[in-house]
Amino acid sequence: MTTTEAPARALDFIREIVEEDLRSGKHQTVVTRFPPEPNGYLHIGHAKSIALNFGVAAEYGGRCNLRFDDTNPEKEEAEYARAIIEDVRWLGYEFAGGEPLHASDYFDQLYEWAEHLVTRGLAYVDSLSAEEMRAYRGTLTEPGKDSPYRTRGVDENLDLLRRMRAGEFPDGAHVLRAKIDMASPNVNLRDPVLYRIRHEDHHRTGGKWCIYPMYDYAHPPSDAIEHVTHSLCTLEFEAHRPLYDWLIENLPVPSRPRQIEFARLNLNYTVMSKRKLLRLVTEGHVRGWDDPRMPTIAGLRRRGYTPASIRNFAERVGVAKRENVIDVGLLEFCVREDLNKTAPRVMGVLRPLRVVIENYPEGQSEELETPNNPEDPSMGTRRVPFSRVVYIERDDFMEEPPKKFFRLAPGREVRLRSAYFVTCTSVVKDDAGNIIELRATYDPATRGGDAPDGRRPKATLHWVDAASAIDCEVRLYDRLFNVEDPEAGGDFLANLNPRSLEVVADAKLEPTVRGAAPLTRYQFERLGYFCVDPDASDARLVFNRTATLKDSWAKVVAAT
RNA sequence: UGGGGAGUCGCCAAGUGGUAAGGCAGCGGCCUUUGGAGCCGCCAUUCGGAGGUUCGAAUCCUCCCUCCCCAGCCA
Repeated sequence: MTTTEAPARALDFIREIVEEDLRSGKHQTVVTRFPPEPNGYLHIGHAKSIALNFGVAAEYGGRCNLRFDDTNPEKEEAEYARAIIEDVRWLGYEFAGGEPLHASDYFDQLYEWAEHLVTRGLAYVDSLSAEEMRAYRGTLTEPGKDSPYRTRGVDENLDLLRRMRAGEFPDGAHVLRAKIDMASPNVNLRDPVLYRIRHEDHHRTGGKWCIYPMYDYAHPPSDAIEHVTHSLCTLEFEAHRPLYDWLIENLPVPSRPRQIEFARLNLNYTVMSKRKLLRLVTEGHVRGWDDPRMPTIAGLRRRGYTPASIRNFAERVGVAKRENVIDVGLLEFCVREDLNKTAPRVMGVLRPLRVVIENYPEGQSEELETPNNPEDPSMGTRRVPFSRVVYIERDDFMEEPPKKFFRLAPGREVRLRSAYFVTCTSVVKDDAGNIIELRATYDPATRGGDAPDGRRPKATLHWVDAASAIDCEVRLYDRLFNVEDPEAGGDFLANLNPRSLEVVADAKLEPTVRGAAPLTRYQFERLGYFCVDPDASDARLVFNRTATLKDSWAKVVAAT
């Protein structure tokens, strides 16, 4: 028997490097790390990095650490750290050791190595003010000049550094700087700051420290301590790599990690920077970090996205060094793809229109069997009640249908899914001329949805039995911004989509969904995928629309 | 106008001197008890531009153009 091998997905440049390092024996195993700063929630862009780091480790039998980059006590909070851990786990990744690591765990070692640099004459305490330092740094086209404190002796530097640590100086009085080259064309090498004084409690080390290492200083040795082999980060750190290597070179670290940069993920119709997401939250443009319109992992989770769909998305967008803006449509495709296979189907009507089936006996009702998922017979069937009055979607009826409208219209017969064929006999209107009810007849011979004579209606409608329907709230979401690039015009808030949330207060659902737990996902047939919101209570169900189903009729309408 | 990156279909992305993968989107068709899903087909004579090397170039060389990042005691 011959098997046709599907062509293997080409390796991205990072996996190529990893494979080569393994093949050449440079490394026996691969170690990566995902290093979030706990100053905000994780978003879909982080998901790409998470999938890359944890994915590479898993694929090559290595490990990946979750390490908090908590070197700046000003903006970091334990609450964010908690949420990040939850999100990484929810995505389906297990970090090495089962517990997160922290750059702050290395503060003692980092400080010791700072003294090491001072001792070798590779770092000095500078006492310039921030403004002076900026002036001395030069510009992109002009070299900087040496600080007058650059020539301090080792002993004085050591003394000053120790006193900085001891808390003898106020914030900003001194900094520890690497002594590299003030004339370097790479401004990151113009004696970068290693430590700054910050009299502030840290969310983990409390009041132990009043000097904190900068990211540039903390990251390389932290990677080395963990024996990270491939330190994957985004493109903006590319110019920092010489500094990364300088530190690895000049510190007595136990391993030599390599930094590799890749392009971060951008999505259209949304913003991705933590600063902007924070503003959306604090200024009340959304209900929180987990608002279903947010591109955060928490938001996507509440929206109804599955971990698998997000992992899949990350895989499809690929990894390269090219700046990119992914179409949010790809993300939506990924959830639909997953949910189509896994979400049980159910019938619900968002904008109910009463239909009275006049030849169906009053007081009678029955249960009809219908598949839970036509894609997967193993998901079984369920029974839904049916009786004389049902609700259909208002959009599924037109009094004067255009040619391509196949749904219900006066005199026309359609199929009610898994139930009967019904024919609209008349339209009931209120004094203002609004359609308030339809009258219809049904064909008892079509029970279950098939006609003995083989006739086939052009349309099948979803419906809900009025007598047993449960009322619920449904939140319909649209993109948060109404332009592809919200940051383009300067004020991204000006591009907020005022209709990003529409609340349907009185949707009707088949009774089988009663009591569904938060985050339970369904496909409402012909409408889309919906997920129970945590706001739901026993008294009232609340659903979020995760994604619509593709709607070719809507396309016809839009085209005209 | 310093340094560092990147330019292949509307959006991603393979391709590593031998004659442009794939996915999303789009467009046709088939099928259908979801106008869903599924299935089939179409969708770059051309790789930022111009020269050059070569039997042969998206891949090599030269020049040019465009975009992104760096001057936080942020990460």
